[in-house]
Amino acid sequence: MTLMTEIALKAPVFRSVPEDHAKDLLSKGHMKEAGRGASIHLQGERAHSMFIVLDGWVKLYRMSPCGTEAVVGVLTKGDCFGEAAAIRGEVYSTGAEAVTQAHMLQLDCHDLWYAVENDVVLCRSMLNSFVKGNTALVHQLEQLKSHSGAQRIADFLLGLCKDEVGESTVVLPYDKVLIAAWLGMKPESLSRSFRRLEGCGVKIVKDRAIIRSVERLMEFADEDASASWSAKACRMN
Amino acid sequence: MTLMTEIALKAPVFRSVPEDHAKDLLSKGHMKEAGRGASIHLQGERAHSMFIVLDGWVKLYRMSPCGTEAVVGVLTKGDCFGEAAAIRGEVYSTGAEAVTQAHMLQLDCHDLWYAVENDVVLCRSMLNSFVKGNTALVHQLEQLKSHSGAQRIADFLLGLCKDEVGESTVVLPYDKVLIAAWLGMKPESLSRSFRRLEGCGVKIVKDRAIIRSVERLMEFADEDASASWSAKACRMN
DNA sequence: GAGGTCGGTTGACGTTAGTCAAGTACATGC
DNA sequence: GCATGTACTTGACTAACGTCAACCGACCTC
Repeated sequence: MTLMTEIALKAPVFRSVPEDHAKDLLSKGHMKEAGRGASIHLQGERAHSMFIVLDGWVKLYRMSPCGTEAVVGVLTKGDCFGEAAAIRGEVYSTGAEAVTQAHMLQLDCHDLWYAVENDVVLCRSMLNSFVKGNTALVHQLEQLKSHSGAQRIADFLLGLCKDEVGESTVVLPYDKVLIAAWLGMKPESLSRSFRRLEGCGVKIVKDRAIIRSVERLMEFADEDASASWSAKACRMN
Repeated sequence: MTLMTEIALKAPVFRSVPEDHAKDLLSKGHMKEAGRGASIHLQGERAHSMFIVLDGWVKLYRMSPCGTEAVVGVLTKGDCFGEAAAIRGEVYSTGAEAVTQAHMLQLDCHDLWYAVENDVVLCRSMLNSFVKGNTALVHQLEQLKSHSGAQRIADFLLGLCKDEVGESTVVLPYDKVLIAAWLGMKPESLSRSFRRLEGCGVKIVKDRAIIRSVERLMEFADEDASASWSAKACRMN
């Protein structure tokens, strides 16, 4: 067994699949490499494969007819993409592009079909994986609909320092242009919102975020969006 | 076979399932009725059932710790909810509430588990259904990230007049407060955005939208968000 | 080392959307 | 009848965010 199937085996998509089932499928896959900025598949292209990211970062985006790009996913090791389209033999509903040098395991959709049709366990496991993806998307929607830019950044940072408490320093995993796009804002707004977070004890130094108090940041991320001014007023007293 | 299983059989979740497979499962379900404003299940509650809407309208929402509500789904006849949580035996990640008098077919999660574990075809069909749900969520994300409020309304209206061309009158399916929440804005903003759409030949009269030209509206919905002023400037010449 | 690009920040300014408050229309209940 | 409540609209004001432009520093190529 190669190193790449080793990594792919641990991917969440196969979480509830016995190892030997998954191995059969993965052994049919092949390695794909993409340099920074390289397109992996286009939006609207007929789906031929699904992919499992082995290392590096990949972004999923939607291109509007007018040419604006909306980033709808930023993936890394263990994440899976293209399955939705591949499994139904449709066109990819998003484009995929490597944002750093990246390696992927590429699985032909025919192999995927065969496996899903003949293996309930695998099918269930993929179902689970979709449920998770769904939940993540709903979380995104909630963030966009009821939180300010600064709050979305706070949520993003909190996601990076999983379960930590008190003081914490996290490394921004990719560049700020992409972070901005992922959070649904412009780089300029991101920059300014970072500034606003300084009021919550967050300092950005190069590609690191130094968080004085995780608890305080959580409080800010969840507080009523229109409460920021009153919190400010409060602090003045 | 009752009328309710008749309707439920046609639900997209069972689209690719032979009728007799689905009937077995559906026969175990029971009817649930909910009055306007009634809660169907709470966010965070342990999942016990999945639901298929038979008639009426149901909204799915996420409640933030601070109390703001984000509507993440508005469902009607044939739509399915609670499956994600029910299938994994988790807690509901959203709340569900009837926005009009509504009837649902309620399926116990144990019956669902049994069916999914033992029926690849059903499992695949649910997989397909999740893929669709995923695509819809991605579409929502794209709208929120790269389109203005007025454009999202345009997209919403276009969804109501499926495939029509030229002039079209559509009925707003639920009240404007909910439309606003669904599109991620406040009722006041919705009201004003409707006004802006008058410039695109859309007139709102009570609960009806009269669209002079579907094509023109599509153009507006897709155009670069920052192009609205130049379009305006253009019209002035 | 000169020139170029790219990522990032900052300032000035305009647009969009949220807030607060008032007011209308249309239900429902007493 | 009148009161109450809810859906919706409008106006005035404010906050949030996008746009445009200038600018800096890092890194590249020639």
